[in-house]
Amino acid sequence: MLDKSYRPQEVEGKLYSKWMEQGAFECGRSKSDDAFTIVIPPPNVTGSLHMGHALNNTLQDILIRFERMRGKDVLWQPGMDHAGIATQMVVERQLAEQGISRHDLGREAFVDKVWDWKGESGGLIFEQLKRLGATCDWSRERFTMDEGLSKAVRKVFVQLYKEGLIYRDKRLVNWDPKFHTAISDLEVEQREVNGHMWHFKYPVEGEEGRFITVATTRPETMLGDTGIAVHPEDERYSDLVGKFAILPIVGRRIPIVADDYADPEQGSGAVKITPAHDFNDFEVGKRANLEVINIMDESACLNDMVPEEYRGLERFEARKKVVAEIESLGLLEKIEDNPHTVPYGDRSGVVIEPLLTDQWFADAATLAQPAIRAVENGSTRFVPSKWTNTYYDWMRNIQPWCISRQLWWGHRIPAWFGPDGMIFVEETEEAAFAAAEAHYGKSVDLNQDNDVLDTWFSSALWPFSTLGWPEQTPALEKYYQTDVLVTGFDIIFFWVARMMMMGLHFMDEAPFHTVYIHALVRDEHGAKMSKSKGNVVDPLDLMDSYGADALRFFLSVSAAQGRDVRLSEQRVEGYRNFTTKLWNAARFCEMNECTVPEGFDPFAVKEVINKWIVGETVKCEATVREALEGKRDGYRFNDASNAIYAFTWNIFCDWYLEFAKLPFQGNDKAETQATAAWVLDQILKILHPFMPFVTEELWGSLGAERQTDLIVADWPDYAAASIDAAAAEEMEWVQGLITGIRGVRNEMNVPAGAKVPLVFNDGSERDKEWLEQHWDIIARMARLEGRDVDVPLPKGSLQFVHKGATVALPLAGAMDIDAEKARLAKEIGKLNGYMTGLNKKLGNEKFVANAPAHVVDAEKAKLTDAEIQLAKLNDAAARLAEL
RNA sequence: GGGUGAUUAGCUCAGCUGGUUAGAGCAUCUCGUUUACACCGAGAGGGUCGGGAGUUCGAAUCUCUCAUCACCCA
Repeated sequence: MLDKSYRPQEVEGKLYSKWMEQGAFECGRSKSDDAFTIVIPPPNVTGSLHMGHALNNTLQDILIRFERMRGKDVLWQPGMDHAGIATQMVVERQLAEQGISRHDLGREAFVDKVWDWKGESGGLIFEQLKRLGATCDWSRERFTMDEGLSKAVRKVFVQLYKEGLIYRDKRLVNWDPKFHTAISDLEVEQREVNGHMWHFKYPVEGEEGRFITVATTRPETMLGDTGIAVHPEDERYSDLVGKFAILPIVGRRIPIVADDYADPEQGSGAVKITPAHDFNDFEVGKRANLEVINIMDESACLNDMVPEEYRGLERFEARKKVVAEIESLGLLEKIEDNPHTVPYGDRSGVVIEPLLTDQWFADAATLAQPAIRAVENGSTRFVPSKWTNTYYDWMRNIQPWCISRQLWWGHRIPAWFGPDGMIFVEETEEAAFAAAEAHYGKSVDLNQDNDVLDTWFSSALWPFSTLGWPEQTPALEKYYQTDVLVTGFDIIFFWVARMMMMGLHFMDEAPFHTVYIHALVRDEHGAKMSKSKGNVVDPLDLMDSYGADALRFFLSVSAAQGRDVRLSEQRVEGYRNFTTKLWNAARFCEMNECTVPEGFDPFAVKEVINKWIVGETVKCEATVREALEGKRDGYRFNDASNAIYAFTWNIFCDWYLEFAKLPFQGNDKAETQATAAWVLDQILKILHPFMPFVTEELWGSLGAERQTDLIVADWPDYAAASIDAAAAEEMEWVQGLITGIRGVRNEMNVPAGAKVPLVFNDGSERDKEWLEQHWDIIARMARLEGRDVDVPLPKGSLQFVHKGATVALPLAGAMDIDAEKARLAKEIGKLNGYMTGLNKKLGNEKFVANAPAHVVDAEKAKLTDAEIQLAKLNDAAARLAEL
C-alpha cells in the first residue's frame, strides 16, 4: 500500500541510481536507426547550477525522455568547457591566498595546478543536474581540454590557417588590463556611465592666439594624439586643414586633417585623433596616414612615450593630472556632464582599453556565409523564429574574431616562430620542426606561440568534436547532424553562430536542424537574478522543498515561447501539490485493486464512462505529443505540460474517479478497475518526461510486474484507436447536469449535506434515458434523493435549464423566494444580452453573405438553443411570480 | 540613435494561421456531505484584452499610430 503522501527526498536519489545502473541513459540502447541527439550547452567547469541551467536542462531532458520512450536511439551528449579566463582566475585566486602568483610557479606547474583543481572541484554542476533528473549519457562525458577535443582544435586551427581563414595581424583589440589578455567584442559589456566631456584648446601652429578646441571623454589619451580631424565641409575649419596644432603638455606637432568621421554637430566639430587607443581614431589615422603612438602598457599604465612626469601613472590618475595641467595652462575651455557608454570586461569588470597588439584572428565574415545560407534556406531554423533576424543581423555585420588570449589555461596555439619570425602552423611540434627544416634547409630552434585560444573556439566544435571528430567514428556517423540545440539567447552569438560556422565548414552540414531559444529566468518581480541584487534563487533549495518534479514541471509549464520565466515559489509549490494529487489518485486506484489484466483492450470497453475516459486519454496523448514533437509547430512545452496536468487533475481525478466510485462499490466493477488502471498507466507514461521521479516510483509500486522501468517503457501508441464521440457527448451531458445542480445549490445556500429531490421536465427521450442510465452517479455527485420526470413543478423550486430541459429542485418552504427570483432575473438578463449580440450578427446581411456557412450555422444553432433556454427561464420566472 | 519584444482578471501568465458568452494557476469570498487526497473537494465574484485610428460581415488576434516597460546593438 502506498504511503499517504509522496516524499521526493526518499525516492529521487534511489531511482536515479537505478536508472544509471541499468544504463538507461546510454546511447545505442535502442537499436533504432532513428537517432535523436542533443548536445548539452557545456557549462563552465567552474559553474554551479542556477535557474537558467535548471530551465535549460529540464527542457532538454523532457525532449530526451520523450524521444527515448518513443523508441529512438537517443544521445544526450554531456560535457563542460574549460572556461579560460574564469578558471584561470579561480586558481590564481587560490594561489594568491598562499601568496603565490602564477609567475612564481611557471606555466607548466600552473597548468598542472588547474588540472588538480578541476579534478577536485570541477564539474560540481553535473551532480546537481543529476538531482534534477537529467539523463545525459554520462559515459560519454567530454571536456574541451580532453586530448580528443584538443586534437580537433589543432586540426581546425591548422586547416583554417592554411586556407587563409585564420591569420595573424597587428590590430587594435579589446584589451583587459586586469587579466592582461585580449578579449573578443562579445566579451565586452557596454555600460552607461555619467561621465564628462572635457573641452581642450590646442594652439594652432604659426597663428599666435588661435586655438582649435577638441572635446574628449578620455583626457589621458591626448598624450597619444597624433592628429585633429574636422569635417571636410565644415567651413569653420577649412582654412586650418593641412596646418598643424601643437599638442599641449607634449609639444608634438600634429596635423589637422579633413575626415568625414568628424561630426560638425558634435562638440566643437573638431575631434582629436589617438590612433593607438580608439577604434574609430585608428581608422581615421589609417586614412590620413597619422602616426600611431601607443602610450600604455599591458596594465593600462602610461609608458615611456609620454612626458617623464606621466610615466608609470595609471590611466585614471593620468586623467586627473592631464586635466589639472591643461587647466593650469589656461587651455581648459569647459567641462560638461556627458552620459555615455564605456566598455567593460565582462569577466574582469574593469574598463577595456583598445590596445595595439599582435593577435590571431579568424575570418568570421567568410565563415559566416554558409552559416547564413543554412538559415536562409531553412536547413536550420530558430524557434521562436524571431531570433532568426537577430542571427542575421549579427552574421551579416560580423567582425574579425580575435581568437588568441594571453592566458595559460587553454589550447595553446599550434604556431611556432622561427629565428627570423617565420611562422609554422602545424598540428604537432614535430610537424612544425619538419616544416621549418624544409624551409630553412637545416634544423633550427622554434618557439611556440605563448597564447592560447578563446574558449569559444573549442566550444564551436562541440557538436562534432564530442562525437569523435576528426576520427570518422560510428558515433559521428550516426548522431551528426544533431537534432535540436536548446539554449538561451544570450549565447546566440558566442556559441550558436560559431557552431554553425565551424559545423558547416568542417562537416558540410549544419550542426543541428533546430535551435530552440528559451527565455531568461527572472525573479518574481521580473528582475534579472544577480548576486549583487541578492535575488538569486537556488534551484537546489527548491528541489529540497518541493522535489525535482515540481521544479521541473514549473519550468516546463512556464516555458512559453518568447517569454521570460518569472520564478514563483508559490507556483512551484502548486506543482508539488500536483504530485501529491497524482499520488493520491494512484493510491485510490490501488485501494480499489485496479490492475490491467492480461490482454485488456481499452478500445473494447462497454461502459460509457470507460469509453469516455479512454477517448479523453487518446486526446490528451495527442495534444502532448503534438506539442512536444519537433515538427513545424512543436517545442511548446507549456502546452504539453498544461494538457497532461489538466487531464490528470480535472478529468481523471475530478470526474472519472468520482464516477468510478459507484461501480467500485458494486459487483460489476472489473472493467472499470481495468480501465482506471490503464488510464493511470497512460498518465504515468505521458507525464514521465516532465515528472520522471514520481511517475517512475508509482510505476514501480503499482500493478503487476512491469516488464521495464518507466524510463524505457514505450510511449503510448493509439494509432488504431478511435475516439467515441457519442460517449463523450453523453458524459459531458451528465457533467453539465451535475455542475448545474451544484451551482444553484451553492448559490441558493442549500446546505451541502441536504439531499434534495429532482424534477426533470421537457427533456428529450435521449436526455431521459441518460438521466436514468446515470442516475446513481448524478444523485451521488449532486447530492440528490428521488426524481420525477415530466411532472407539474411543485411550488417553490430552484430552476435552471440544461440542454433544453428544465431542471428543478423542489425545496418548498426551505427556499428564499426573493433570492431565487433575483437569481433567475440575472440569468435571464445575461441570456438576453447574449441573444442581442447573436441577433445583431445574424441580422447583418453582410455577415450571412460573407461568413463561411459553418460559422453562420453555428451562430444560428446558438440562437436556437438560447431561445429555448430563455423560454424555459421565463416560464420558471412566471411560476415563481405566482407564489 | 537602430532593432526586437511586451502591455489580457488583484498577481503570474495562456490564448498559433481573425469567428469562444476571452481562459488557467495563485490570491479573494461562500460552503464542505462523499472509498484517495485539506498539499483536498464544490461553487462564486473579478477583465470596455495599454490608448487611439484603420482593414473586415466580424479584431485580444491583422495594419498604422501614440504611450509605457524590457532586452539587444551602436
